[in-house]
Amino acid sequence: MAKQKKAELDLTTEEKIKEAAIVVFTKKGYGNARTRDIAEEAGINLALLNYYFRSKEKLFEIVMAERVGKLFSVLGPLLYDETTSLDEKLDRIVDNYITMLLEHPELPIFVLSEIRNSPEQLANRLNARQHLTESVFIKQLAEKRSDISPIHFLMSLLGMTLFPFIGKPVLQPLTGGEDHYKAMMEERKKLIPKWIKLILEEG
Amino acid sequence: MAKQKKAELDLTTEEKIKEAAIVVFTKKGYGNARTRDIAEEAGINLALLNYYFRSKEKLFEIVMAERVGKLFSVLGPLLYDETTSLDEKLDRIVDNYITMLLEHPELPIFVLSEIRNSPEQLANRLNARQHLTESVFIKQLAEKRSDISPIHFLMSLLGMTLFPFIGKPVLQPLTGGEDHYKAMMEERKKLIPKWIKLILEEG
DNA sequence: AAAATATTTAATCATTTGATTAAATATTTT
DNA sequence: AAAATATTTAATCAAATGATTAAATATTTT
Repeated sequence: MAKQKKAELDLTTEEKIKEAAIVVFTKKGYGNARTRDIAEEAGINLALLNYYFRSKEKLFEIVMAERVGKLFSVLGPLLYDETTSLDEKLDRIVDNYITMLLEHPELPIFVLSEIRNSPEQLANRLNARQHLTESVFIKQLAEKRSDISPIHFLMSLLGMTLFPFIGKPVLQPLTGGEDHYKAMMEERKKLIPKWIKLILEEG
Repeated sequence: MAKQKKAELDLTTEEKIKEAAIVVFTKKGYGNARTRDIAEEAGINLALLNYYFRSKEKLFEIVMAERVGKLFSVLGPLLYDETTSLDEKLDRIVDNYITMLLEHPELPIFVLSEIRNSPEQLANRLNARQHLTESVFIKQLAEKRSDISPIHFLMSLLGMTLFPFIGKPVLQPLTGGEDHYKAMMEERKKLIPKWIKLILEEG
């Protein structure tokens, strides 16, 4: 392989293919996504796609691993930060998460499609069990409210945050245009922590 | 076509095929689902599947329409009930919804897969806009808290309720076995209304 | 310029898969 | 039993699609 050219702002061909793969995989799902579509979306041809990534499956695995990695490179450090309070963590987790999702709104549905194919693999990648038992975030939660199940708490926090992105295709028509939708998500950055803190204070 | 036999508890062949279709479509996604798999799952053969439903696409449409219908036959009447208070509605909506989802846990992911294929069609089927402007539920919400955006409110309510089912493959390993997971969902029937009411009271 | 690398073009393969068909067998209904 | 209906078996089609190849052209690097 090779990777030169990178003319100014342009992406490397490898990057172009990966970006195109995400677009097409997200829109069509793995099974419906055709390598020809991906090549077209990337502005290159089928032969080159296979030249770079050998197969559709390999391309998918690479792209998925990268995205899941990005997902947790944003969240991971926040969960283990010893220097911030629980309330501060809530603010930052929701803010960073939504910011990242606004930049990559396709990510939840894309990752979700992976669930079907190999759920245990995704669970392992996410290291969920470890975060649940070892993270500072969960410990701080237990200190404050030992009576609240961390899983229930997380389901609610993640549900409130992720659901608008998962259901976007159905929800957006209700809110108005794309800009309006983004504005709502910005609002949620403040709303969700505010509401979650209510649960912590009085639930 | 024909539909007799229905020996005792057994399903009609047509029903068996539809049930099998849901299982396979949910597990594999539309594109990855093979009609041969569906036939095998139903315990019949490919020729018969096409004899009954003519094509894979028709089978999918029929099955999807039925499920979406079921989804809202549960929720619809509650939203428009003039005789119950907002708090009572919250209790019942969450309870009925989770009860139904426990019986059909595959439904959210199945319906979600439809989003990709034809989001506007799903939005229309759900009549979301109408419910948002005309339902008693939303009117009661506006009376109580005109300062809370109904969409934000719904995103949170639905997110808290649906997300555990969408993310089940990843979340369940964290909670223990299937029974434990169901027990958690039963707990949520009380938790979610309790937490949502906090928002209504003090958010 | 020469060499190395990247990309395209175009043709072709093999496999998968949705769909169809006809004939045989089973089951239910009349 | 006869007729109608349901289901299976087995073979086959045609289209879609992932993958490969070789040769031509373009671009970058040395």
